[in-house]
Amino acid sequence: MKREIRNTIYSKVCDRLRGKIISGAYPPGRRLKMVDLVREFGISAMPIREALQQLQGEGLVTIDPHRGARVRQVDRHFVIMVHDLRTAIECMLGRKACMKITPNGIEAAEKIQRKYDRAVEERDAAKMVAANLRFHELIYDHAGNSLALQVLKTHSALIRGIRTRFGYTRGRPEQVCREHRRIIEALRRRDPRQLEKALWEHCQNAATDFINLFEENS
Amino acid sequence: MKREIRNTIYSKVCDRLRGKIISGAYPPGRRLKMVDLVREFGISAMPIREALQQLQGEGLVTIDPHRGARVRQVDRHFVIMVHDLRTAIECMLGRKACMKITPNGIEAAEKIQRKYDRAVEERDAAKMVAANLRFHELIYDHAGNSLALQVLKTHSALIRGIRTRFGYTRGRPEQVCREHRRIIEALRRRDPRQLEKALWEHCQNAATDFINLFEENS
DNA sequence: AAGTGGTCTAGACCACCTT
DNA sequence: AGGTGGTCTAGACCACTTA
Repeated sequence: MKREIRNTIYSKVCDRLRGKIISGAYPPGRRLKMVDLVREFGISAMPIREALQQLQGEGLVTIDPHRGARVRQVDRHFVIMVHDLRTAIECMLGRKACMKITPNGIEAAEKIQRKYDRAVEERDAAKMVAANLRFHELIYDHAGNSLALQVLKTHSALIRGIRTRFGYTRGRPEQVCREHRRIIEALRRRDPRQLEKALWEHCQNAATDFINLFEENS
Repeated sequence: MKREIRNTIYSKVCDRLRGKIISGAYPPGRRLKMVDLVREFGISAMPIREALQQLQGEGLVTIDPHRGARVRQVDRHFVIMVHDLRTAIECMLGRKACMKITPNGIEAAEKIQRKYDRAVEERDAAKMVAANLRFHELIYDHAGNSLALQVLKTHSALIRGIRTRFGYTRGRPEQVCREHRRIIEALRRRDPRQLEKALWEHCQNAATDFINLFEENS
């Protein structure tokens, strides 16, 4: 058997499963049976169990004892819960980041936003989602709260995966550009209140947009 | 060996380890070696690994591949991160709960608060922490966001365990009573803004108090 | 009452740190 | 190079669901 140096097998399985879940190859609600996974990966059951446990911790998978694992089911209520959680955390991180972010950081945010602009012109939804992710993470990185940032990432992954597949509703990308510019403006002025307001509305609009998209495609 | 019906072994191990970590029997930073745990529980390694993975997902334990597990290290920075995360989530949950909580729910909150009052009179820190937990959870249960509630619980457990052991600084319990009454008052008026403000200050004061306590005892 | 499929054990294996 | 200690495999085991 091929020997992998460095990493453990279960972390590789974890990465591959995570990728398949987020990409939609394993869609929400899909059963993840040991037998199938054992065959697919050509390894024994235990490292797969480890990986599933890990993914359960990340919120991507649910495990019922003695009954097996599934990709987390995504329904309207779950979507709302995630967005409300995200809104709360993003506003807090934004407020913290506002006073700490460097001029270089703000510059970098603008640069990413220009990438988003280009993605909108090219109507490339996947590229928009990627640029959007980097835009927000860049700002929140300056908040100095790696714990909250991790919670945010963890509980956004599934939603972001679906977003990549579904894209945006009509006119939403242009609206996102305006909202991002408002966020940058607030950062420039070092105005936490204005930033929090801009982020709050940005999150609310994202939620509304996503729910519409989700209902259409269900 | 005694056969346990219903639950799995790893979930039992998980519960016992969680209890030991929160109670301080296994203090922050303590190594959790497989060999020791295997002997302690009288079972093989795999279910223990499962339990540790689970606890890592709950934030109580950190695992380095090929290097083993430890009880999560708690330092000043971590304490601040947790409190900022809690503040963000609690304020959001409070706002949501405000419009949904039933008169019976508000009644129940008052009842729990009277238990807190009694605990203060008796100077029973453990009882205060327990009543405080129930007070907040009762309110947030009405927010209809089980996801955010779970994140909140998860990332409060370690801190709450330490709080149970350290108690409060002088005068803080009486202050908590006043702050809780303000929260109940806002619920009665169905005033989300006032409630959010009361919760925000309550969380901030709790953070300050805890950090002082933490520095004293370090 | 049988089948399915998750769970546990024992021991081999090997990555990482110390000598 | 040796030791420590986490990781993986194979197969038995048994909880839970079908009929």
